[in-house]
Amino acid sequence: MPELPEVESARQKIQTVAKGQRIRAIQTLGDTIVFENVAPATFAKKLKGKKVLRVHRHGKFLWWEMDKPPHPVFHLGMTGHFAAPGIDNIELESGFDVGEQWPPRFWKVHMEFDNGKKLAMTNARRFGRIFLYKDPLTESTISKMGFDPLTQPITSKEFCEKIRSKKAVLKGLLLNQAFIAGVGNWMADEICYQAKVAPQRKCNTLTPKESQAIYKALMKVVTKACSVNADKKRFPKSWLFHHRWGKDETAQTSKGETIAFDTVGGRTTAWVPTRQV
DNA sequence: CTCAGTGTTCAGTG
DNA sequence: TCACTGAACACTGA
Repeated sequence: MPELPEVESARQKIQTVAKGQRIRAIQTLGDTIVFENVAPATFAKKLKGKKVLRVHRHGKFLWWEMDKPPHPVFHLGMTGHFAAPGIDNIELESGFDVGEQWPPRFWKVHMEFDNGKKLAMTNARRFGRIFLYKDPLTESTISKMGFDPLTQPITSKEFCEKIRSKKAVLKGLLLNQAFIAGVGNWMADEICYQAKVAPQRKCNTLTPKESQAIYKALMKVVTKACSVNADKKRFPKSWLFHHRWGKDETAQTSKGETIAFDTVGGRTTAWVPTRQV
């Protein structure tokens, strides 16, 4: 379930397991779709014996800084996870209980470190991607991405000027990784809901007040979701998040507002017409 | 059996 | 050329 907060949570998990550790053993699955710019066997060969210095994130991308290049870059797609036995209690794709089997179902790469700890990247529906780059920051798509609201936030003023200069539909722009890195479908809906702005509004019709509300909602949703380690159960009860799944036409928010489901910006969108203008 | 889906890319349009 | 839209991608689980 990877949007910015989930990927940040994965980053911290990987660091807990692997920071400062050498890769003692590594296995890759022969998947030529998920391994985008490198053969699976080459990926394993290049990384074996290398030490993980730290793990970085920009938007939904993760890259591991090794003691020597090349460095691996991961995108989890719609269904990717990092699994670490003994560290996490995440539920992987259904049918897997933590500790039940290793490597976990749908694994693409798994490895063991010098401290004996293990880590696997899984990806059931193969929209995830694995890359290997000498210089991830300049060679990968990371270089074309917009600001990361957690690690490199821009000011409210700058955000408002930028957003109001666009003709795109609001939700479409929030999802555009070249504008903001890390916002996905549920966060975009949550931001519009909290800002009380309809997701189908054109950005160049937003008032200064509305664009400020969007900025505030963006920062709040990102920081709050990350502060609880992307654990959905700990998201505030007032969030639309808890009621948006399953396209249930009878769904209501915690305030009793009726939720509508429409396609906006090419994605299923949950919103509250009586609240969002 | 059918279809939605927490994401990205790229061809096509204006 | 630029900004933007929408279909295509892959595959599980409902």
